[in-house]
Amino acid sequence: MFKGVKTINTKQAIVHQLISLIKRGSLKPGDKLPSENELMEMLKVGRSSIREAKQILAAMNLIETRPGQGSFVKEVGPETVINADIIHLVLADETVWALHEAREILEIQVAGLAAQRATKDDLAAMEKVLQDMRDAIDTNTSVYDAGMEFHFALVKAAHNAVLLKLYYAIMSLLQEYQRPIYERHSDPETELQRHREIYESICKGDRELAQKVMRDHLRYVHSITAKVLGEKGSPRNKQVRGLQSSPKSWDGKLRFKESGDQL
Amino acid sequence: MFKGVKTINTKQAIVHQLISLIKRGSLKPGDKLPSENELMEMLKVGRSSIREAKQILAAMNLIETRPGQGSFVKEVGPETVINADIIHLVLADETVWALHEAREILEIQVAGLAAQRATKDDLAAMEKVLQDMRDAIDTNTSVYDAGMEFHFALVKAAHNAVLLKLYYAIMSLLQEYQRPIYERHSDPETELQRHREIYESICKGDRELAQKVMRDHLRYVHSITAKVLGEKGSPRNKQVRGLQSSPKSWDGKLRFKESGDQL
DNA sequence: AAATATAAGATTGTCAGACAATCTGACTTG
DNA sequence: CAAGTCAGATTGTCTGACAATCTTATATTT
Repeated sequence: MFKGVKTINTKQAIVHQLISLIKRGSLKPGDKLPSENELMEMLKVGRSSIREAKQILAAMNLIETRPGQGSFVKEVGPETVINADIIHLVLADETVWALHEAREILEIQVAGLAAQRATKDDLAAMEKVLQDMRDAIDTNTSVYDAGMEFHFALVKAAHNAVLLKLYYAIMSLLQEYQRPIYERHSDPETELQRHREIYESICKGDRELAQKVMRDHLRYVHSITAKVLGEKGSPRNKQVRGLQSSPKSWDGKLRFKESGDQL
Repeated sequence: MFKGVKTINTKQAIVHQLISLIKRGSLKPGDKLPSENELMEMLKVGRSSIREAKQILAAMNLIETRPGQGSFVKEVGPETVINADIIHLVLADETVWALHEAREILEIQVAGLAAQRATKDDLAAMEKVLQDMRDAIDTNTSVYDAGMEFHFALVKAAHNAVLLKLYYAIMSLLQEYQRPIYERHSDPETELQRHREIYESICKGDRELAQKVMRDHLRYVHSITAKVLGEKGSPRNKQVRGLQSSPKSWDGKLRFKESGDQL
């Protein structure tokens, strides 16, 4: 019946204003922000509010501030969304299955799309990555990174930028777990072979086939990590109806800030 | 050949120390941090450094600070790492079809999971939202928000925090396009009916059925928006092999900072 | 006695001024 | 021409002060 009243915070108002300036292109990557003293006069606020707002923006990876020089707008990329500093906090065993499940859902469908949409360039890129894997094996270096790039090349071939960024978010987290396990418990040759199979299914343009191959591959990957970590806390393939453990990690309310410029 | 020299920043040292306290469990979710004055004495630093460090931690979603009460450690989940507040910056120029396709991929699978995993509480929450829709219709107010909450309740029932966060990110963007169109071109009664069908399919616990119902629903939703917006740029259901438009939005490299505990 | 109003204390939010540390660029000097 | 020096700009940090907000205890009223 009653709507929430927005009581706007000074530093949050500054943050919102700067974000919207970046969003609309008034501040482009590389641009220098006004100095803190200038902003004080322009916005009629104290310096501490300016500074705290800038700390927030810096934590969001939107700006970079160099002592003695000023603050500069950074390039906004998919990695901006990921907070690398606290990834290790989140890496609890209970979350591995959640990440893997999300990956599986995305990538199986993505494989199907890629089979339908891959261009000649996309296929060439994937083939090049396979060659990199071959080289890595021959020089006896790690195959993991090349394998990672193969998956990204595949997701790119689905030609959906949203899916690409979501996939990036997931894999940034997941790879921290997988890499050490994977490098110890997998055979590079069969690894290459598996990826080549995926590649060939994409080449054929057969959606169902690509999905099936990808599903098999991800199940295999998961089986390796699961063997080491166990399946702690995973509701996968379990019937949990009737249990009342509902993670209250989010309250279900939609809160959208209107991005108008206050102040 | 030469290694970078680490020149440690006061507020960054504070941030790292607090993070490591959280990491090792000395500070558990719900705990109250010492007040700013106490921290000043404990760490022998000025209040501004304390405050700026706390702004950073708050931006990371690690703590929550309430005026007049103090700062409290928040629950750390997989979703903490993904910054939903600025994901719209990254996705700002993506087209509607890419968002909708990503949503479809996620939510169809999510519906299947929810059918398998929904608890009594989950089902009760969904039913309550349906009642809210009913009330909204009777009071002649917008049904859109309630409809949105229904979808979130459903995603919650899948019991995968990662999927929930990704879904949130997508819908934050998509609803900006959808809301105005949807409120004009949809009938509230059939809208409620559609959502009730989804709910019932979840109740039955039938994975395939839930997926089918959800697919139909999303196709319908998309048909409405597509009718108004057109299908600009959508490769959906089109064979684009042979075109060479490859979006170079990401370089495929993974970059991670190592995070040690200083101070 | 119970409900309400008031006051005190603690805590965060914001402002202001000062000085230190760092970088840039121009100027000086050998 | 190379190196050193200095001034100016900018951020980093400290200190003190007051306002705004919340909690808790106390007093007041019904």
